[in-house]
Amino acid sequence: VNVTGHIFPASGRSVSIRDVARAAGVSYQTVSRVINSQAGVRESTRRQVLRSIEELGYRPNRTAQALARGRARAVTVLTADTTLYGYATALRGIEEAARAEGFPVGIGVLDSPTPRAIRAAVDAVSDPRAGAVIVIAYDVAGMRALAAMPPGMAVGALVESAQARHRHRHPCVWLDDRSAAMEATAYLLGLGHRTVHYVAIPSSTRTSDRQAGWKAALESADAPVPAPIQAEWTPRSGYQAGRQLTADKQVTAILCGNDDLALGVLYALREAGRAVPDEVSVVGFDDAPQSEFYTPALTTVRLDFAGLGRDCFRLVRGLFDPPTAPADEPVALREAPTLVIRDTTGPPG
Amino acid sequence: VNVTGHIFPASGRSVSIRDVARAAGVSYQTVSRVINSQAGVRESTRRQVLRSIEELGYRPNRTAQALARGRARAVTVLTADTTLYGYATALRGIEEAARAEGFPVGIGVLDSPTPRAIRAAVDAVSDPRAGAVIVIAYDVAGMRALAAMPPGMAVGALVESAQARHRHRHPCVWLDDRSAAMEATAYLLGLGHRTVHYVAIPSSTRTSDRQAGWKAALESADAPVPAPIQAEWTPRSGYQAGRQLTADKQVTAILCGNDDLALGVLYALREAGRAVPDEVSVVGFDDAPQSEFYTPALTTVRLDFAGLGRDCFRLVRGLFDPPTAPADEPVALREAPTLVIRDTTGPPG
DNA sequence: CTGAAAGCGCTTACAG
DNA sequence: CTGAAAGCGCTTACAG
Repeated sequence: VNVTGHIFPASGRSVSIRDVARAAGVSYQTVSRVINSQAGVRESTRRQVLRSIEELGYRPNRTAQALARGRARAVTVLTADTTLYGYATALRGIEEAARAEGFPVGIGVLDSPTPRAIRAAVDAVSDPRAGAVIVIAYDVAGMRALAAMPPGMAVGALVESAQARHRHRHPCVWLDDRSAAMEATAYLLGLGHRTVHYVAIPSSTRTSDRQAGWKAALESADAPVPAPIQAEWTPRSGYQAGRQLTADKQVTAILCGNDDLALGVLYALREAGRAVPDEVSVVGFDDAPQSEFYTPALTTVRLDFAGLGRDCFRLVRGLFDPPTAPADEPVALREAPTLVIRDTTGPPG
Repeated sequence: VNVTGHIFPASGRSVSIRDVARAAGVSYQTVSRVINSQAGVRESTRRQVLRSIEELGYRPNRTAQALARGRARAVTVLTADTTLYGYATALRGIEEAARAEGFPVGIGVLDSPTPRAIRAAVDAVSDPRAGAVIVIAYDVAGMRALAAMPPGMAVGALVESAQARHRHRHPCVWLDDRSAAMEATAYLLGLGHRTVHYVAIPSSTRTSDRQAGWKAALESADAPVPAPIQAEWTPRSGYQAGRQLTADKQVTAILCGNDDLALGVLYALREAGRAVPDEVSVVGFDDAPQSEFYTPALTTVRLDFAGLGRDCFRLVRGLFDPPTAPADEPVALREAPTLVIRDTTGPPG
């Protein structure tokens, strides 16, 4: 017994279900029922147990629960990156939704897309007893991890496109990148550009939805379809793509697979003395917090990665058992992609 | 996904220690000894057990181990942000080191610095049986969480400064921000600037090391010490600080608490028609992958957050038991902060 | 060097 | 509606 009045069992042993049972004058099974809000406990008994739980500061041992239940109520996120805006924001969304339901969230990083590394990462998380897995499958490493998940695992995924969904058997979520890319492309065309060039982020599939949307918009406007430039995720890679593009004086409009690439492209344009947007227009993808302060402020597509992460968690959550949270609780809806027009776009010179 | 919704109701019983024992013709206790590489098992027995483990594809049930041991070999990271460069990179470093030692890593986000939110977040992770906690305490929320961790928990922290270390009893790691800020400031002074202005990120303590280093460098050069401008973490906040600063034509050199702030400052400068670096020099902090492609390319301080994360994990790892990994294994050393000189700095106009 | 027993803190049938 | 029993898959003394 300590001074504050809270009773702690001797020698650091934490309070268990049995301590609560003793205090409440019931068996520990009854305590278990109350904890799990199972029906069939007399109201007065329930009250008493709850009171004892409160008094003793009892908290269920998740480890013991997991062992007895055969499965932990937890989710671990597998991702190839922690720093990219979309990835980090999706992780935050997943964590937020998971926390709201009391699910711990783990994280595993896919260091490389080699079969060996993927195998190791998947092995580390593929224990059905450890709960569910969410893989951020925006890249090759992620898609491979998804494919390598053993049957019997509860898995959900954030995928690049609707098509990517057909490559595996797991529930998944995706943003409407195709429409978003179409809108951005059509906007540039509407400004008077003859065509729009595309700098691509790596795709987990052969053709990404962003690229498909861009192409579809060009085709439906009877505009020429230039070969897309394949880049990585980094500003540096965008810079290299930008150098290629600036060499061609015909280029007046560039759509980039993400804001980092756009940053690199802007750098290359400035280096080459091409004015933005007077000579060349640039559009990004993501609307990271930085892009508004690029030079010039970047026109880009805002994507709700946090909402996507929340939705994915809810999907995976459903794999466990009926939700305990009241259905009428306010649920943050996912925002549709929006074209945010700023200062890198205008009519061709 | 099947129609019922529950796709993995604790399905096929996985292979246990007893199955291995039976196959190897020993008792399951012996299998346990082999798994935990305890001394006192005849070599031939050990070999046989290992062979059976391999054949059956046995993998220890971490949950059962945690329950029996009284504590999980795991670590969970508490952070106020998942997207900021330093935070996300530190998380990656922690995960990398943890993975190398087979420790699962969890993540909890501190949504807000209110006592209520902190209490909830700390409660959720403060179970000594669940393993250790690492808190990224670069902000008020983090420092409060650190202070609120109950005794008996194994806790480590990434803190802002050497002083922050004295505010709690946990092992922690920090970067030498003070020297780095001094170096950056001295560099600007050496260029001929009369003084250097400072735009501060939020500090978890009263005076951050970055700010202290900046001040010390000014004082040791007998330069005037302007009032620092308090900002947030965002580019927008840097932009607002930049607007204040551009109003004063005396300002020729600005040190920013991070690269995002520098981005906003650059934007404000450009908007005001002040040339960088001809009229005003700007230095950032972090060297995020983007800063090399700012307009102009940002002079900044490179900080090894990944190494810091790895080091913090190792510290916390020591709270469990003697390391099993051979000591002569190659260990990635932490890099000292480096001033990376690019295009935003030069002599005053 | 190896095995039998007890127990970690729960949940889940099964009785009553 | 409530309790006694068994068991989840391990580890940890304790014997031998």
